[in-house]
Amino acid sequence: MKDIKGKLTILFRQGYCTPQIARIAKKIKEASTTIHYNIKKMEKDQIIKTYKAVFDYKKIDLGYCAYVLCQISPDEYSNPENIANDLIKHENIESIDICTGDWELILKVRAKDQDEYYLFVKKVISRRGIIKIQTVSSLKQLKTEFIPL
Amino acid sequence: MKDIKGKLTILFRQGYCTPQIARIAKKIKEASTTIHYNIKKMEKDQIIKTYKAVFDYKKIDLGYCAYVLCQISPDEYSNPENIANDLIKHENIESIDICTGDWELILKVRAKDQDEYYLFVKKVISRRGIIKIQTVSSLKQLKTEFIPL
DNA sequence: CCACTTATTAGAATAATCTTCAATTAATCA
DNA sequence: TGATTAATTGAAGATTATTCTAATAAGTGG
Repeated sequence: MKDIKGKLTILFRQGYCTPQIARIAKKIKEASTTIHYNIKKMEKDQIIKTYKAVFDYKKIDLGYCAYVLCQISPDEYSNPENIANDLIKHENIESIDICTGDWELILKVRAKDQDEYYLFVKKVISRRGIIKIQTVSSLKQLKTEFIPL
Repeated sequence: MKDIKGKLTILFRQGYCTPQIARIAKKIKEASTTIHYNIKKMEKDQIIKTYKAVFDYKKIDLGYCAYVLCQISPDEYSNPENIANDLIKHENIESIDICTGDWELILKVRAKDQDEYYLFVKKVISRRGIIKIQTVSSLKQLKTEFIPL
């Protein structure tokens, strides 16, 4: 077995998709070259970042989902992005935001289960600069990435 | 002016994209028919929900982003999904989760600016069943939908 | 108002891609 | 083992994206 599906999920998580120009042209009744021109412009202007797949994450071993609210050390206030940039490449992390209020950093994290999430916290989150975290576990996901589940 | 870009953003928010089979086939060195077969299977099994675009949301009038932490009324504990299902179709809402802990409902919301967000809160969030909300505004988004920005 | 530049829209032709089909190989399980 | 299902593959056909050229519309500055 070649585990092609596993490879596909990795690729589709971030890209390897493309717009359906002909289908859109029919839908909004414009010439396909017009659609093409507009899309290429949006890509060039970096309005569109990428095209990607959205999964039923339960079915690709990412069934556990949690929001991680973090407080960062006052030492790091001058540049919270230092911490964020260390996290950004981590493939379990769906989103990273620097925020107002009690929690300066909010992560959305996906893992296979709570055990794998615990490993993630120990390995990734427990680092200099983060002084307190609160995990809010998702019991049921109804919508993600603008897609109802 | 036909505002084709506007129509495209609406379509691309949820779909109208498709996998790049030939490109993937080259990348992982398999026959394109094999890739095709596996993708169709993943779609049929609902492992893949859709293919969509990810935007630089600042550039499509959705620059404001906030997490909305909600407490729901004890009356609604028996079925928190009632509330969630009312919200699910709202296009400003990126994600909806029913969660553990102090906040039973977490929304991720996008709007043009704080003014538009305020209108959203008044119109959508202020409803029977939600007894307290706390907005955590994003000051800087570093990653969203698994895509570094 | 005019000349000039830039953005947008289109048709036709080409290049590339997806999709179907039939056949082969691999995996599963009684 | 043998029967059944699932996965992989190459060749052919159907569909689609892309390029090229040109026309039109919108915006800019004199």
